[in-house]
Amino acid sequence: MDRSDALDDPRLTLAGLFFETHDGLTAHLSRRLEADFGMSHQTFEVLLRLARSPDQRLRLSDLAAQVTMSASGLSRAVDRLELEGTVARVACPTDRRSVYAALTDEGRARVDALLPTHLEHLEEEFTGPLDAADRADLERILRRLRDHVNPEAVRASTFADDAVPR
Amino acid sequence: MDRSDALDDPRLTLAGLFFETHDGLTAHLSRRLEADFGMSHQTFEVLLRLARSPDQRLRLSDLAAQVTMSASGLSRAVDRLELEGTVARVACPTDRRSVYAALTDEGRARVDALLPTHLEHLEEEFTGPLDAADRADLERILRRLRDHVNPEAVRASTFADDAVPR
DNA sequence: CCCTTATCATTGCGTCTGCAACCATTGTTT
DNA sequence: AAACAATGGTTGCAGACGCAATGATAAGGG
Repeated sequence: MDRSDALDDPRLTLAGLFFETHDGLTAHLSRRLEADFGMSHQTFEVLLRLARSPDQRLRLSDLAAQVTMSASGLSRAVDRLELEGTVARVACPTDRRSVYAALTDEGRARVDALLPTHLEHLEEEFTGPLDAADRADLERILRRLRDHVNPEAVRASTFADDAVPR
Repeated sequence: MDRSDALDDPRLTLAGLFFETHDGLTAHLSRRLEADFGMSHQTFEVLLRLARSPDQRLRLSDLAAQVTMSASGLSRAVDRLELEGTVARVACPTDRRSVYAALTDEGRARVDALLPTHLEHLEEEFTGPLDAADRADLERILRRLRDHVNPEAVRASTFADDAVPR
């Protein structure tokens, strides 16, 4: 309580809470994904995005934007998934610079197998302690924040969306 | 829209929104911290925690828990900070296994110098688009989630807290 | 049409991270 | 008090990431 009372700034508190929650959550989820399926959380996010995309495929650069990774990081991630057999690189017919990452049948099966367990984990670690009103508030606020920090994402979007707060 | 409509599960939507927001936010903040001060976001969190702790110091294991890092990761992070001169390792008098990480005067000066700019960034990227009610809702919800995923943190806590939603 | 600029993906390199193994110290059991 | 278990920290190792440089293709301007 000398100089720098800025340490108690409410914005800092809120941000700290946000990061702490995120880190705790991903720690739990990562451990469980790793233990149950030998898969990192990032990898899972990649597969999930592909599963939700039209024709189960996405250009590498778009995928990178959606999961907030660098182009190089994603390229290597796709390398690993390709070795695993869950994703295949497919040439883009209209632009020879671009490459699609496409979910294979095995990849899709993998996601389908993972999902129920993952949803249980989410329920336990994340949505469990929140009632319906909390979840609605959180969704509304996160949408606003997401649109602000990542306006690009709106186009291909998290998905369906337009699920307006109502 | 075949099998696996689980892809549209609202829990998954909410989690996706949460991670996307987090990643976007840290991407922005990291870039700015790196550009303005040559410091990673993790490193900044470490210094911040120390600055807020009694006597500006914390045992390595407690610090690791607070910033959600492994013991090894944190040990090396402290190595780097020690080289930089912002943190010093101090032997714990009551338990010879433990080591304190203590903020040096230079470290404290560094934090004081960083903070105003960082708060501006937070305002721009994070709290800006939220009105007072949103911020209150978000804080309430995050506290509940944080306590759920990281119950340990409550003791030494993010800090002051008891700032009840009111 | 050619030349310049921008975009997409990949690779070399350095850095950060976690896991597991390890050593030192503390607490506990008998 | 001796043996055993638990805790705190550090280090070897390998995995994953981002940045910058590179090569290929596409788009625009004169």
